[in-house]
Amino acid sequence: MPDLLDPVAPDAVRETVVAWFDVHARDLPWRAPDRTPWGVLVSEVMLQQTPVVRVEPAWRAWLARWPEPADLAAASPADVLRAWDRLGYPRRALRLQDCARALVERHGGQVPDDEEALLALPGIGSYTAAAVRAFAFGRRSVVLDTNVRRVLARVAEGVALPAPALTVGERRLAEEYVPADDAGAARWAAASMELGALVCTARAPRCGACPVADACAWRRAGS
DNA sequence: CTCCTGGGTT
DNA sequence: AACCCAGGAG
Repeated sequence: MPDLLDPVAPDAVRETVVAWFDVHARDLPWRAPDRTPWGVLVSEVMLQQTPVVRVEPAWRAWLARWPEPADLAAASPADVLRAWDRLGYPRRALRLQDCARALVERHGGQVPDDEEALLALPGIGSYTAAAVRAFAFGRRSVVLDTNVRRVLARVAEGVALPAPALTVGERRLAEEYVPADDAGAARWAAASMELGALVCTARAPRCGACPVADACAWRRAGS
């Protein structure tokens, strides 16, 4: 039985958040069993600054049209831009195509599961590289987006919001929370992100619906 | 580190 | 109409 009163027990927090995720996870197409690494990569790039509701239809159309990196690599930039439609930040669409070309040239049209190789791709930074590894390949990685940062800041550090820039200590804390095994790490990544997106939101957090409210250092400090 | 992006929020 | 955001790039 996990001790939920200990705010710095990563094991207990992890298990509780993952159990919550098992019940409350949104069923998004890029999480479906038939997902592909390319589909996951595309979803992460689209999601970088566009809400889920708008990404979903665009993602379906995109993957139907360009199911493999090679398909996108061969498309005309005008078509790519048109298909990107209202997702915003059109340069990201062009970068995604650059990424597809790089996948064809360097990786035989496949998405690599190696962190270094992923990071070297256009438009893929530390967040997306880690996310693709975890969500596409089920591999262990430290996925640290603003959602996870905020959850950790509150639950573990007792502050409302994380520092403006990622600190060394923050990365180490995040590392402590990631289980040693691949599957566990991937589940924690998805679960902690989902908690940040649905419950532990930046403004108006829904602490009443939070599975780890009792263990949350921020809440215990008087929220 | 700072800058950049355009949609979302206030 | 400012200001914020979130991730990548330089």
